[in-house]
Amino acid sequence: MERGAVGRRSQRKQDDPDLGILAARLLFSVQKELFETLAEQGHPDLRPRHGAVLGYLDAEGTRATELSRLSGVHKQVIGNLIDELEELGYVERRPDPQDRRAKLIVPTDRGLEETVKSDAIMAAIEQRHAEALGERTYARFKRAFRNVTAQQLAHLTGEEQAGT
Amino acid sequence: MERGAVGRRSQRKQDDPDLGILAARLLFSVQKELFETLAEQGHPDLRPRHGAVLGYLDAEGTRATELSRLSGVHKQVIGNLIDELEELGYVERRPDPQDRRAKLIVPTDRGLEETVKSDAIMAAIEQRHAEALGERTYARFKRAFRNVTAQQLAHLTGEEQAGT
DNA sequence: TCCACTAGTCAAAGTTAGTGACTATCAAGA
DNA sequence: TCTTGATAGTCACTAACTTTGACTAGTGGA
Repeated sequence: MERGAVGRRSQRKQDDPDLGILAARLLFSVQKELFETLAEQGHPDLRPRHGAVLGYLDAEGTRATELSRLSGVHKQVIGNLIDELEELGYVERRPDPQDRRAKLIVPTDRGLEETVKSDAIMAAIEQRHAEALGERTYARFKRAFRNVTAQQLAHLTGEEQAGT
Repeated sequence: MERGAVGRRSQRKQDDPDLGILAARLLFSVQKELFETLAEQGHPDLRPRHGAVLGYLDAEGTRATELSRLSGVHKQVIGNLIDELEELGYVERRPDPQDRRAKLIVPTDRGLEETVKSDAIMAAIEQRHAEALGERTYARFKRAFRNVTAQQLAHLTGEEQAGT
């Protein structure tokens, strides 16, 4: 670590990448593995951005605005993604009996199958890491990751409110 | 955790987000904070994508292909980013004395100032998390994060080679 | 009842990433 | 020394993705 601190900046960043770099690399590589594996398992048309819908979809249906909130993606984008996924046969729009403005986005059988598979792929990825690191170390890492992420988001939200 | 396992899928994902979700949230929120802070500190035109160049740039200059390799971004995109950053006054292209095909991307004074600031902002973000989690816990988290990310990338690369 | 807010959609514009191809240059092997 | 496959960077274009503005129908609290 001290050796890295005295080298060129790019070397220092390779030896001790910051949070942003680590998060970017992890996200990119996890997404690549997930969508390549899904393609092998019969879902070749899905893209990472579809995850904003499929990643949070409940079997009983989920409102588009809820998907937008959960994923952090704009509602118009969610609408576009739902259009695509409808075309691809993963979801259907159904009226929401509790609010006549709203639609429930309901998975088709194909959509349900996909969610089961993607959850299984993610679980296998995490299990692989847990085995490599040790279950307990991995569990601690995940807990810290959740904490860091939650605090990062809270800090961002807190800042914006302070500026109001 | 067991309570979460029996709820709706979206609730389970909120209670125990997977690696992909955590990485996406952390990346997005760290980038938001970094670029908003940079804007406050006199660099309002920079975007997260510029980080593929500025995030790895050495004071003595760096080749475009090296930046592409370090950042994982296509060389043509790197070329476009360099064009933009040249226009914005952050970098210059200089011939590389060691290879007449190549160019060195060299930071201007403004570019150097930005790299110093962004490194400081990232360090402050990480210090804040270390204080919240405890220095030792944070250090362990970072080490695990580096390991998980390295192994994820190695697995992806290993897969591709196995398929060759 | 009224009105501010919300859900979802349409339309358009803006931003960013990926692919194909090319010329000059390099370096290793014959 | 010469040849050739590989590389660095750029040009040109296409594809993919995100953001902004606006609107109508519906909701719920005052």
